[in-house]
Amino acid sequence: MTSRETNPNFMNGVPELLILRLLNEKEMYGYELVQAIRERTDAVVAVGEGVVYPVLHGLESDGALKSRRKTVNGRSRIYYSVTARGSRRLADLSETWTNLAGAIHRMLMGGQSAEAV
Amino acid sequence: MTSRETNPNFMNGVPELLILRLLNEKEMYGYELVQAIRERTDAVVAVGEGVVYPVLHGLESDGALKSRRKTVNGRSRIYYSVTARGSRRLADLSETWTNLAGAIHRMLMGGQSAEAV
DNA sequence: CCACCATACCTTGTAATTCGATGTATTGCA
DNA sequence: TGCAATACATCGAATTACAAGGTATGGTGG
Repeated sequence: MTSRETNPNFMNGVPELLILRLLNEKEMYGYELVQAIRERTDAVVAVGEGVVYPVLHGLESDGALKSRRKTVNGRSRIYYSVTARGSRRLADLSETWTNLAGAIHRMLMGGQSAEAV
Repeated sequence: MTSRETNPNFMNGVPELLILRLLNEKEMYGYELVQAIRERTDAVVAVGEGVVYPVLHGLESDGALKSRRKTVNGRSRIYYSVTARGSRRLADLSETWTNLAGAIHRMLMGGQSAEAV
């Protein structure tokens, strides 16, 4: 059980997904991610620092992210970016999410009649 | 803390949502729900009895569901159907889910460019 | 008649997440 | 000087979902 071998909660991992998605575009630091997620989702998703930092640490120790320190305006920041492994993880989570959202959407919209293929 | 007053996990409650959705069409019993969810989602969502029964009990004690016993072929079943309160809950959860899925979808699809309003 | 599988209900322990609160330290501004 | 924003971090509590197991009945095949 290095990490996520067992069947995880099929719902969770959304913060992880969003973080990977953002970092896949450009390197960012934790505090920035917290605000970016809030802004980009119009506050529909609002994860706190208590969520973001542990996820970042977990992803890094899994080799999905790499980090580098950088001091800007006397502010010490830790910038994260995705590795090849992180890219794969992002693709995986992305697909899983899309399938899940699709299935649920179909159930919510679709009537009780048998679906046409 | 009657039940869900605090800010819950923004992700959870999908089993609850699906169960309410199915029961809103016609009354069903637990065992039937387990199979219906599996079939209707092509096994993308596969909740077990250990998930369904506690949710049913919780919803009933919250007044969102009502139940009646019925014996069919010597099989004793407990059929559940949604109350007015359950209908409201379904509408709420439905909207919350739609917002959430929409926000995430936008993040997954949308590029880094500033979104046009 | 017995064994077995499907039906039908239920509970318990465990694992994984997420959340809120809190703590530290620095910078800039009033 | 004091306060807000920045930037990192961790802890405890709560919620949830899951797997596994437990009970009981009915039908079917040997």
